[in-house]
Amino acid sequence: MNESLQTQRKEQILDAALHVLVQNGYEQARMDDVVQSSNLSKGAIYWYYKSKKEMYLDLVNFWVKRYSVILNHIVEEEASPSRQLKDLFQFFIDQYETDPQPFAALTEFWSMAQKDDEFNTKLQKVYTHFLELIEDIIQRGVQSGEFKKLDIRMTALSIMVNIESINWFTLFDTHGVSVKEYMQTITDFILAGILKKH
Amino acid sequence: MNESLQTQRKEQILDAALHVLVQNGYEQARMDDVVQSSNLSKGAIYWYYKSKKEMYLDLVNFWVKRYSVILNHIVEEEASPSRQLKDLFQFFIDQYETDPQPFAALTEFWSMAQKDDEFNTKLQKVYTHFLELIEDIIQRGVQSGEFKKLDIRMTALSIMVNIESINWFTLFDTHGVSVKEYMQTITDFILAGILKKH
DNA sequence: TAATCTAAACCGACTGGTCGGTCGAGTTTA
DNA sequence: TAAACTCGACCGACCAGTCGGTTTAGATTA
Repeated sequence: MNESLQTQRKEQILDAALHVLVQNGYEQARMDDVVQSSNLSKGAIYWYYKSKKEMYLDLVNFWVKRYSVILNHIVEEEASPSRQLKDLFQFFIDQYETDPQPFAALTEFWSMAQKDDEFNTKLQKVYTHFLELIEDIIQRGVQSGEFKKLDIRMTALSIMVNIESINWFTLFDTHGVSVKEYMQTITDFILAGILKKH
Repeated sequence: MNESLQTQRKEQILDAALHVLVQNGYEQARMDDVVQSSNLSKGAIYWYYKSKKEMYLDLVNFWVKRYSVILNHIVEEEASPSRQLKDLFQFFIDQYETDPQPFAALTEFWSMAQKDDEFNTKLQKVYTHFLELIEDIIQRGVQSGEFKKLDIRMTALSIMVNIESINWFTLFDTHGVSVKEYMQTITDFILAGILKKH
């Protein structure tokens, strides 16, 4: 009935699920931990999700939706391709600084994608869409003459991989290099490589 | 006693362990699967390793040792820093084409490093050492004037991350882009960015 | 407007299958 | 002859998912 209660409850569950996932990994993520962390009961969680896997697949959805809104907004605005690329990087820097948890979860999602077809298919779609979004920007940059004549697919792939590599910072000590300065350096470096000089 | 038998047996076990790890991930890697895949018995495996975890920690050692030999050789040879960087990239391309399994295992090792302190410490050391190796190359390139004046740590980190990103190709469809062409493009791109122009 | 009803939402003790690891009694190998 | 195994039964901890029961909020009735 109450639509917003359902949404709120699911968010409550997925919040806990993310937390547990980052700390313990998928296989060691105990439903009882999610129960505890969500302040709900086992029955409540199984009321909303029919299985652990379904819950975690929905966690992917949740974050994809959340990010898509802003990503699409960046592409659709009127700024120059180079500006859009900068905004893209800046968005991820901001997100990381606000809450690095989703980035820490990436490792687990990749691991899941390796073993499980459903997770693989889901993430494949996410990344394909993300790639197309970056390709669009590059494409327009090349056409407008702002960028060099690049292999669009390759360039987009490289940019995506470099953005995703932000997750490195959740895993290991990077000897004093902060995400912010690292990502900003990378941004400049990539832009220097693809902008046409005159 | 027989040193080489022990080494051979461990290799036999670790071979199977890697195989099972890539297919199922650490938590779902069944000791019984390793038994099957190694053509040994459970008793034999527990004769060499006291636990599953110890076995997989040794799997890291095994590959680190194997790679270290060649990596150190690249740094110690007399070639120019830019040549050394190229060799470094080429080495990983070759390794991937010979056998991508160890790269597929990276995802799992990262996942393990996130949850488990022992794995984290071990991998942290590996990557610190790798970073220092790259830093050495950059350092010499800057000093000889071959490279621009770069932030050495940052550049090395970026190079390492880009090399490790080879593992992306074990996870997702990259829309027709092959590891070889991707890595070669990245190599050229990075070199173009750090070489001094005249 | 209080009493009654109903279904969605929620609770938590319990279970059944799984899997690292053990063990003991034997067999092969160098 | 001791180290290096094999074989297979076994155990005990562990945990996803179940299920019978309870609460809650809003609609219906009287």
